[in-house]
Amino acid sequence: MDKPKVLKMTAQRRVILEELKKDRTHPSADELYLKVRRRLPDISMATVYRNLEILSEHGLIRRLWEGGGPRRYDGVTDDHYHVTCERCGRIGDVPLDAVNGFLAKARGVSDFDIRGYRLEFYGFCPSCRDELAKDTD
Amino acid sequence: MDKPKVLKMTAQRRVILEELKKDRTHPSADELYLKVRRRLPDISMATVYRNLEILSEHGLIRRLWEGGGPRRYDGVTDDHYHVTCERCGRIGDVPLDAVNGFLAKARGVSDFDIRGYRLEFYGFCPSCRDELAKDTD
DNA sequence: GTCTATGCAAACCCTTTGCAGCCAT
DNA sequence: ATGGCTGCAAAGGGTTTGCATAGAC
Repeated sequence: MDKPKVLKMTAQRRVILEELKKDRTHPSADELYLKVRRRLPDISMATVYRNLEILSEHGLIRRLWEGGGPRRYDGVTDDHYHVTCERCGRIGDVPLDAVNGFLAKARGVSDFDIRGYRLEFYGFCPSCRDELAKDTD
Repeated sequence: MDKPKVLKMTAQRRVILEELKKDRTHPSADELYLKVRRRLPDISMATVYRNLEILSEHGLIRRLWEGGGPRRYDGVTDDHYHVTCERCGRIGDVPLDAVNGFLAKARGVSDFDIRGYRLEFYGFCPSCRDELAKDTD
């Protein structure tokens, strides 16, 4: 959670990184743990989680689909997108028409049968933007 | 989980739907529960969850950011997108260049300070596509 | 009457955290 | 030597489920 200044390269960290780098299946922490444990039988799940967090904070790996909190619901079913405030979590509407063009492009470069997409924006809501501006004064 | 044929309109379901429809904050199940409970003090959390699931299956409400399972990680940090198989959960790469154009558009219609977006595709992976084709024979 | 919906509580999955000792730098 | 790292076990948040009963159709 609190990012340390130096990254110590322990055996656990190195193996986690190596196994993830050579894995092309986008594994979950759990799946990766199973693979890593073949090389380091005593490693704990907590270490895997901690390292995945630290390594992605440092940009050495990528974490897919952020969005840990609770799921949210919308009573409005019309087509529109959402913005999430990175500071307070508030969600706003983005009343854009469906964006197209990249569905066709995506189909061209994937062997999946692509049926749709999910798009969401992130940034700061008006009041958090103001708060943050104050801090930089 | 097993979608029933008929939707019975119980008091609980009606109130959940009404409260969500008039709420513009994209509430979580928990937040909605608090509001609903003002009108139906004996309703249980499980009912709220079950109805949110059923109502979104029926298209009466929308569930934001699907993606319940575990978080997944990618050892490749180059810019690219992902497809999720809706049947088996497998994840593939979509080696598209960053799509732009809609960031500017989104900024034009939102009062948020939009800093970025997340885009992911969904559909069926090659083997699930084949399996599904078999079923329709 | 039938079949779906409910409340309750327990189970569940995934992830994070406190702690005491360990180890890379 | 010091600060980051580890394993363990326990706690945490959010969501789902089994069961018996109630209620909509």
